[in-house]
Amino acid sequence: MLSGAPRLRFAPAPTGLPHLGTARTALFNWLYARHCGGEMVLRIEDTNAELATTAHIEQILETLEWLGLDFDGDPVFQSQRAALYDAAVDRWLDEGRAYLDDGAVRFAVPGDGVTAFDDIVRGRVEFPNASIDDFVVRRSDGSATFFVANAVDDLDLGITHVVRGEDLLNTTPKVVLLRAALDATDMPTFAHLPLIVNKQRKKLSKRRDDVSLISYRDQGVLPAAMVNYLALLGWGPPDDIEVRPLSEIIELFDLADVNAAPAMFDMDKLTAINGEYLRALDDAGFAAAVEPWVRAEPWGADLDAATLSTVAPLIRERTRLLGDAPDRIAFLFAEPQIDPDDWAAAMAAPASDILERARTAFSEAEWSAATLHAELRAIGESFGLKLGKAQAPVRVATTGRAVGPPLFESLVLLGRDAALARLDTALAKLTSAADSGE
RNA sequence: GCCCCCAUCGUCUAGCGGCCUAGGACACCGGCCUUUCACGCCGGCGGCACGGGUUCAAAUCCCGUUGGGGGUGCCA
Repeated sequence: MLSGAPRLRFAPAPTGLPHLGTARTALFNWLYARHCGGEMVLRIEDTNAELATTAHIEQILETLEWLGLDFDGDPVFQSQRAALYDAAVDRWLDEGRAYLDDGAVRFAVPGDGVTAFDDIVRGRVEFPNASIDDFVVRRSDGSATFFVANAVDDLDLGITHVVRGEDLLNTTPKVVLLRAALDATDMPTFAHLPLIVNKQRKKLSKRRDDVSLISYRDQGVLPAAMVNYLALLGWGPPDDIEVRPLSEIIELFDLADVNAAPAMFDMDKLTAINGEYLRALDDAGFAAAVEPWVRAEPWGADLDAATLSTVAPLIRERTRLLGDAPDRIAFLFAEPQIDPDDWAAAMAAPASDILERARTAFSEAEWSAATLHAELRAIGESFGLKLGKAQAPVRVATTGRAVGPPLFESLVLLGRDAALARLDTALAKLTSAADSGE
């Protein structure tokens, strides 16, 4: 076991888009490093020139920055450290620990005995050496494999804690064997994190599942919410307070408390947590957060900041994903799309009478939420209806749907002319339906 | 096949031998609030996979069974 200040590394292979599982691994490494005041190194495992691309490296960097995970020192690129790995393989060849096999070099695993290591999450793990095949340490193109780079770099960089996904558990004895063959007298502390699985309880895969961090960002998940949610996958605070500031998570987090069982990714819970973060924003903060999504709409491109800041508070506590926000306020800036079901439900008698009288009242009333509210309440009462019922036809006529932001506040923003025009349109539609005998 | 890991409400978790007639969160179902929805509040449903041990005492420790999952590449 290594002593001294903890030094961890996050070591992604840049062979694909940044992945939820990758992010969780990065986060747990980071949380632990920050928790104990240790160091956090970023190491890019680009030992396979065919698969690693600079685009993927940039996306990883971008994603880590989005999540707010920072690193100590410059990133280490394994592709630039080939000489170190070559020397190790040459040495093993010299010592007879490795041998040539059709142009590749394999490490000779002892035929008997066991290779064991201590894992914070799983306790002691032992592998019979007989179950480990002689594995390739140098490809026939001359490049060293992941196992070598891993063992050499963890040793060379003074890594004390190796924290990674359980899918790598079976490679650990190989790395341990190589590290020992490098004359290392100690081993890092391992922590193999439980896998994040899908509804079928299978490891998240980019083929089957939506695993791209970028996709969640684009749907309108806040990075802080994503980090908070990810921290809850395989770990839980002892005081049951799940949604909390990152500083508290850092304080409470410990690898020793990480669960061993796989955790299912639950979009519902992520969304709920995101909603909490959104609600915690003040009006200005929320307006700033939704702005990019609004700007992406045809009607939102030239929206002035004042309007945006007036509209945003109407939907803040109704929004769980920022990407859902534009749809809720589109009726204010474009002709409403009438939902047929909502229309049918809302326009039964006495809807046309209510619309008729609302139209008259609204054409003269002071254009404020309080006044419109009072007017429609009075109209509803004359039909023996509570406001909840009476507002329905007006809501569908002016917004297109039965549900939406507060009606009178919305009407104020819509403006009298547009509101009256929509009431007229609805009335005309009702009249023609009645004439045709429907 | 072989090797490894795992097992508390539907889901994420708290629990690390007595505080547990198992707590919280999401989801779901009621109710309240109410200008719809949402928010908020109140309440409900729902779980220690099974079988053996150990112990005065087990969700907690041990063994087995069953059931999941991961790995088994000149990918990482």
